Amino acid sequence: MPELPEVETTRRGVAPHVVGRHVAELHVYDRRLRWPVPANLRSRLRGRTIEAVERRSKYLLFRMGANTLLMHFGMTGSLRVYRSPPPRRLHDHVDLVLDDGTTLRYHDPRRFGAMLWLRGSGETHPLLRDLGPEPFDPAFDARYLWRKSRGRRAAIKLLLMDNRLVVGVGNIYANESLFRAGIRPSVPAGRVSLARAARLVTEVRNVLTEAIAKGGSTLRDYVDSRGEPGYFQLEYFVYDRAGAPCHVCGKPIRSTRHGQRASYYCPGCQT
DNA sequence: CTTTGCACCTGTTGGC
DNA sequence: TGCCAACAGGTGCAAA
Repeated sequence: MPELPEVETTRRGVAPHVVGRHVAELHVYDRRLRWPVPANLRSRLRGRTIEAVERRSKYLLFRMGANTLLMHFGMTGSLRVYRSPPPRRLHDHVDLVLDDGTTLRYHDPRRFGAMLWLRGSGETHPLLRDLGPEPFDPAFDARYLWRKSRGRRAAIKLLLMDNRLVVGVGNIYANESLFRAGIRPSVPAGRVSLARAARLVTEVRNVLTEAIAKGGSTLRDYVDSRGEPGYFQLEYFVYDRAGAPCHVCGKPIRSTRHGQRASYYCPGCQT
């Protein structure tokens, strides 16, 4: 479920093992990801130094000289660090081997992820160009959210998940943020008041901060760079809790759908 | 422009 | 037990 907290947890786990190291080898066992892994990626990467590992939205960005290796984990991807890698398992698609033998292994059963080589910082690449602010960027504040939502009839939850407005908030954390803010996911965005927009911004940040502290959420596939699951799923108020009693008021959590995605809310706590 | 629905692909679950 | 449909965390794209 790599949303922002899972990608950030992976980034923090990977960075200390790779920053300052050179790429010794790249093995691509299956290039059929969301877009094919570029055929020349091996020759591009070999010998380069990884200067930094950054995150933008749900993308992991390995800075190498003037250029950037972009990774995305789709819905089921993960990236593990091995001092010496065990035998490959099903759906292990790429190994990036460093000069000290450390191996980054990319695993993605559903292959919705991506691995691309970007010119420069990649800012102008179509995948990154139109992204909205990071949730922790001061630019993402109540007035911004309020202004952007004026005149929009779509459900507030859909706006929250629109990465042109704000990045990193996927289905799980959208549901949880809206619960904490006391806002039903179905509320038309244009009818969210400035005060409630402020509450929502605060709760998006709170949820993401807490999730990062718990190592993200593991529903099925996600593991961090050491192979450890996250634990934030134990803290959910509404996600995947249809019919179960609200932890705050006891009413049964309801489920519905917005844009083909499952939504959950408490009829007592959210208006 | 906004909004909607589908597509990518594999794996798991629940109903019959 | 076996089969099949529905669904799963993301997001780009076409179409309305």
